[in-house]
Amino acid sequence: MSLPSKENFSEWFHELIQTAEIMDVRYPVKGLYVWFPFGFKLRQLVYGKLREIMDREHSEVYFPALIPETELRKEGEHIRGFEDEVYWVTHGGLTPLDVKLALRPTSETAMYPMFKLWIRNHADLPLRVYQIVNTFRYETKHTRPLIRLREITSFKEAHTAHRNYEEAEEQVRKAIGYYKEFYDFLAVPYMVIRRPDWDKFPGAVYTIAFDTVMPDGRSLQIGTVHHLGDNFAKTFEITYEGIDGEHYYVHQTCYGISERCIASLISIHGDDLGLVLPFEVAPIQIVVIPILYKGKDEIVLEFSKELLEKIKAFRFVFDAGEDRPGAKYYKWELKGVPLRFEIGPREAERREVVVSFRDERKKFSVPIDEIDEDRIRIWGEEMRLRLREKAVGSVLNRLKFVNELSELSDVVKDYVSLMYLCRNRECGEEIEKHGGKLLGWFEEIPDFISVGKEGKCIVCGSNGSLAVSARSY
RNA sequence: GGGGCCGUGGGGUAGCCUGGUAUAUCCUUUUGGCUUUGGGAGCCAGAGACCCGAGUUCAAAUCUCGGCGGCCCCA
Repeated sequence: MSLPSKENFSEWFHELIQTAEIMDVRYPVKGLYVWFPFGFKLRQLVYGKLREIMDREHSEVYFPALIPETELRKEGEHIRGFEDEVYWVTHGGLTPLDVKLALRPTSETAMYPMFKLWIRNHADLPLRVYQIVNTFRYETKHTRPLIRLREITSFKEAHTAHRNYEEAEEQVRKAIGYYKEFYDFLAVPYMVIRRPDWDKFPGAVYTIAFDTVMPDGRSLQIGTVHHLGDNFAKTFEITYEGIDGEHYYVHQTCYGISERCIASLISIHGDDLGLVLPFEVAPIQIVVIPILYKGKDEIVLEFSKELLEKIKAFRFVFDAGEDRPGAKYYKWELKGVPLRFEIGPREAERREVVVSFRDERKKFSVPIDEIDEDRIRIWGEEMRLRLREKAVGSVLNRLKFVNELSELSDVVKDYVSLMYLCRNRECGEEIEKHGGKLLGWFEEIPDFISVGKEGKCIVCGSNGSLAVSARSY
């Protein structure tokens, strides 16, 4: 009944998402998984925050999951990027379709023909919408729950249209800000990285990605922001009438986050005993465990009621089940419950509560009169800060700066590698010959990295800036 | 893209190589009962499995082929 150690990250992750009831991996199609109720609750809480952020400036919409082949193929580069992983609907019943329908791998080509109809003049801009939908990709390699899926169930994709390149670029900055806020909320450390030109989103002018570092030293892309320029506008003829009466192409952006955000949340904070969840997104925030002795349970249950009244604003469980207290501790620790209260005859006597935080697992006593909603929220926020600090620590343990090209092959096996690199493709390809993938160059240096942004290219010696290479998921 | 390994109750496994024992092993889980409760309790009685299909054979969990699914290594 115990998990593999987190040292064996891959096994640990696989076991944990099942035993903690995040996902059921037994669905009989490769790459498709089932959300358990507990996992789905976590998803709802995490995406609730994402929605809150998006709703400030975007309108939520819903576009169809099926895209006609004729639209999907319009943008040459775009389709080349996805061609070999599109699922096709070819029949209606027994009748072959005249125009095949693609299950959306992403929604640009579903949305933009409509944008053409929606956008008439400059007053219609900026247009900002988002949707949270499933998308499909026929992955042939190693699929994994939450990380590499054939059906991404929780793709939050935002699409915007603007009057010109600069205004679209301003939106890119904002999107980066939104995603930073989101991941800070989850206490997940991230790196904001500009992808190499040859590895950007198909059809984009440039791509900026959020990457995090997993416990095994591999990187995970947990968000992307693309400046599309007027590439798609030209393809889909999305124009607006300016104040001068002329027609201009819009400039667009799109940016997305998938359930990989949940994978990062679980992987980065979890420990050998199971999930560790920030207070705000924990499906169960508080568990109250009564210690019931024969003959003394009356007083304990009475006192518990008093406590439950104080915490009713939160998502809590009162576990008066038959298990022994120790078994209950393990059970709720597995589920990542941030805050645990224990009440036995001793506490009832002294009007105290034994408190334990999931991340620290120490116990201490607090008079019941000192427990109220504010106190609990402060504890929750303090815990988030501790989680963030600990997470940064484990990320730093898996980052290494590389001075010599000869060291890279070794380092990249176990670490996300930092080095100075120029922007020439030849130098980038040289890096990838040593294993790992060139993620790109820091768009901004995170506060936890104390290396300067500029330096001499590790390959050719010309001017370069801080770049990242890693084995990526 | 290339190569290898594997599939037995809800989960983890023994049995398979060398086909046949009488009710398919053990742990966990689960149901009922008794007893217990401050870090994974104990006892008693139950429940629950050979991935799917075809083939070989008197006989298949076991051998062969195909499908589906999972894992690992290399590019």
